[in-house]
Amino acid sequence: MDDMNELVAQRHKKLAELRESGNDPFSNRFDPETTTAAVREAYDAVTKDALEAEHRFASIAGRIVAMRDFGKAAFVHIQDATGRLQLYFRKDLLGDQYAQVKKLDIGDIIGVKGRVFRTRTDELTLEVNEYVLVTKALLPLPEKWHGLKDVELRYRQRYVDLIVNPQVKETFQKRSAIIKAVRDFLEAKGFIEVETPMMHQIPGGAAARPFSTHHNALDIDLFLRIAPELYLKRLLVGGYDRVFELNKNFRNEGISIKHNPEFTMLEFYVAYKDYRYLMDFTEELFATIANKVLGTLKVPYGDHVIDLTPPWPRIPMLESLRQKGVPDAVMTDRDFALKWAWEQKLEVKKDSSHAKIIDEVFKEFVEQYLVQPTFITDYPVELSPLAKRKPENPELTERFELFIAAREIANAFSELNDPLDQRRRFEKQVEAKQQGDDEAHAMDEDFVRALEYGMPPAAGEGIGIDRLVMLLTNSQSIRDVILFPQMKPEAQ
RNA sequence: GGGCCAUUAGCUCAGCUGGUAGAGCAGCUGACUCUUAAUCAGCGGGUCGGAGGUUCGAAUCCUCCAUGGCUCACCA
Repeated sequence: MDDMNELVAQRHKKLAELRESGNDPFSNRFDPETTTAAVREAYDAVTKDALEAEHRFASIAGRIVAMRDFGKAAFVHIQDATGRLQLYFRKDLLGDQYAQVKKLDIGDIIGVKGRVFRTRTDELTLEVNEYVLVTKALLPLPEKWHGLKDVELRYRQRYVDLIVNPQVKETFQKRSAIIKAVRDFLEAKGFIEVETPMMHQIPGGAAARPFSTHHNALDIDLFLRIAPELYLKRLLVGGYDRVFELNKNFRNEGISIKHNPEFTMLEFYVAYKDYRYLMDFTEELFATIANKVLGTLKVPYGDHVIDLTPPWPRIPMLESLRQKGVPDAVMTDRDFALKWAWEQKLEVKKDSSHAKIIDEVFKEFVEQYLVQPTFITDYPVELSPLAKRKPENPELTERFELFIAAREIANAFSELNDPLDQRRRFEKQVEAKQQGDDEAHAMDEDFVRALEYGMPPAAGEGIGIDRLVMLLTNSQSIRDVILFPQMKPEAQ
C-alpha cells in the first residue's frame, strides 16, 4: 500500500495526533464483559420503561460500522463477532471526552461502557459513559449500502468481506457447524479420527494429477496427496474397524466454480460392511447434519428445493442411461457406443475404452438431471480400480456415487481386498499411464503387501465437504465456502 | 489451456455514434442532543487496469499484456 490517498493520509494524521496526545491508538486496555448478542438477548423482552427504571449497564467492544453525528450527540453502530448494537454518545455525559468522539472513524474498534436503554424508535441502545479507542483503522471500509461486491476483492481481502457482508460470516459459521456435526455423527457411530500423510511418495487413491515437491535432506520427490484412501485402508489391515479422516486433498487441475486446488474431503471406512450399508448410512448422515445445522431436510438451492428426506432413489448406472433413452447397444457394444456418442456430438476420443465412453454418455445424458439426491450404483470395473467386483457381474463394481444438485457429492464402494486382483488392476493402470493417461494410478507395492496380510471386507466412502457446505449454504461457487480460495498473484 | 464478458474516485456505479470525467456513499469544514440510507450548506478527491497504435483529438476504436467472472476441456 504505497499509494497514500487523501482518505488514508487523513487517518494517518489522526493516528499521529492520538499518539502525540498520549493516547495509544492500538491499546490493549479493554476487556469487554459481554457481547452485542448477549445484551440483545438479555434485554430484548424488557420494555423501554422497565429499562429506564432499572439502570442496567454493560461493556462491549466492536468495530464502528455506522456513524450519525449531531454535533452534541452521536449515534454509532458497532459490530462484534456476534452482531451489531447501537451506541449513543452525548456531550453532557462525556464532557471533555466528547471532543475525541468526533475523531473516530468508521472502521475503528472501540470499547464502551454504558447504560442500556431504548430510543424513541424502541431500538436497544447503549448510552456511553466511557469509551476507549482500542484499534485505529487506517483504511476506509467499503460503502454502507452496497458493501463490497467486487468478487476479486472479496476473495483477495476476505477480512474486509467478512466485516461488511454478514451473510459471508454466516456461511463460514455454518461450515464450522457442518464439520462439527459430521465429526459428532461419526464419533457416535464408533469411528476414530486419524491423520495420515499429506506428503506421499506414491500419489494414490484417486485419478488425478498431483502437485509435486522435493524433500531436500532425503533428496526425494514427494507429492501432495490426492486422497488418503490407501493409508486409511492400511489402517483397516492394522485392525481399526471404523476410521475416518477429514482434511485437505490437493489436485493439480483446473480451477472452476466446483474445483479449488486444495479442498476438504471426508473419507471413512467400515469393516464388515458393504456399499449397501453405506447408502443407508449416507442418508442418515446427511439428514442428521441438515437437521442439526438448518433444522430442516428441505434445503433451498438455487432455483430448487432439495429434499434430503430418506430414502433416496438407487439406480444402477446402466439403468439410468436406459431411462434417458440411451440404446441398449451402447451398454454392450463398444464400437456402437463410440459411433453413437459421436452422433450425439460428444467429445469422445477414438481410442477411448468402452467404460470411458459410457462415462461420457452418463455425464451428458444423466448427471445434469440428478437434482434431488440420487445414488447411481454399479459402475464399470474399469472406472473403479479400487472397488470390489459384483459377484453376479464381475465387469461391474459394488460402488455408488451420490448426486445432489447435478453434482457428485459422495463416492463409495465395497473395498477391493483381494491382493491379486488389486495388483492386476494397478498393472492395468500402469499400462494406461505408460500410454499417456497421466491421471492413472501408479503401482503401490506396499499397499498390495498390506492387502496380502489380509484386509477385512469393508466399505469406504469419500464426501466432498466443500460441496456439502455449498449445498447447505446455498452457495453457487466453491470459492464462497473456502475462506481463502486460490488466486493468481495480485497485479502490481 | 480455448471462447465470451468485465476492469472509470476508498466503495457502488453512470459516461450515447470519439470532442478532453460524473453521481451516491465514504472523507473534509460548518450547523444540529432520539438518529438509523439522519438532514442542511460548502469543499476536496481520478496515471479511466497496463503498454502500444489509429486520430487534430481516445475512458470510448484497434493490438498486445495483466487480473477477475462465466463457460468448455480435466476432475471432486
